[in-house]
Amino acid sequence: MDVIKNKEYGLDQEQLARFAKAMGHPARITILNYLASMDSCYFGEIHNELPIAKATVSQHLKELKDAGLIQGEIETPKVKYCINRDNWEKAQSYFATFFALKNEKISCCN
Amino acid sequence: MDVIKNKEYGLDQEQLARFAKAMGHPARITILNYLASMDSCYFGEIHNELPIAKATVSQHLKELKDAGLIQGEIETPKVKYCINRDNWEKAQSYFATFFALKNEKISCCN
DNA sequence: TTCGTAGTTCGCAAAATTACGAACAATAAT
DNA sequence: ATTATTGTTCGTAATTTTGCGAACTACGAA
Repeated sequence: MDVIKNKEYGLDQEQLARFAKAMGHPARITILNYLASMDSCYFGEIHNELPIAKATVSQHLKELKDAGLIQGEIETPKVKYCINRDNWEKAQSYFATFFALKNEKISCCN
Repeated sequence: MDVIKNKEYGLDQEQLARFAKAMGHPARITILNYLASMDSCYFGEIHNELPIAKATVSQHLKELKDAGLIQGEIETPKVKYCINRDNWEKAQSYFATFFALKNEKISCCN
């Protein structure tokens, strides 16, 4: 009776990677920083913080939204963006747990 | 006298994005998890944890090394990999600070 | 109706990422 | 000298990401 090794990635690992990937661009970090520290958060203000075209900003916002880290709401004629608090806290917890793993151990190399 | 707006990204934002990007793939999260929880950490063992070819594993390890999250040491004929503790803690602190930003505020949307 | 504002979506190009097998290097064992 | 072990590097292909301008949508105002 052989042990069958699951070669797929775990759900937690996929989820953490997803959050990390969404944060893996300086423009998106800047957006998140901005949204995390402001309450007024229209597209135009975000665009103004960044050195890139509005089409590109829109794309980055879409990726952050798809990853669940932010949410957008139409407030005609503007669009208001905010941090998605639930997922923000989820991400926070995922990262915290992840990094804490190492601290429980004595390292082999350093 | 005009205010000149710096359109570049801040160093902290670049650094955090760099860490996040390195973590932005389930295989690399799996590697980091493994290294964070084990002391014996040869290439072969890591490869064994993953559903991908060794060439690809080697590539992922290189990216993690380039991002500073791990380090490798030749122990002929094997290669021993470990978490880079200094940068690990640096990353931990960057992420913690980043996520804490939001918690200091009352959100506009949620 | 026509115009202006605020963003999104489209189409495209360039670059980066992901993945693999094959070839390679370095050493140890036969 | 040949072979086996352990990983890395090379070459390549497929996909994704990043970025832009132009076109488009939706709405309100003139």
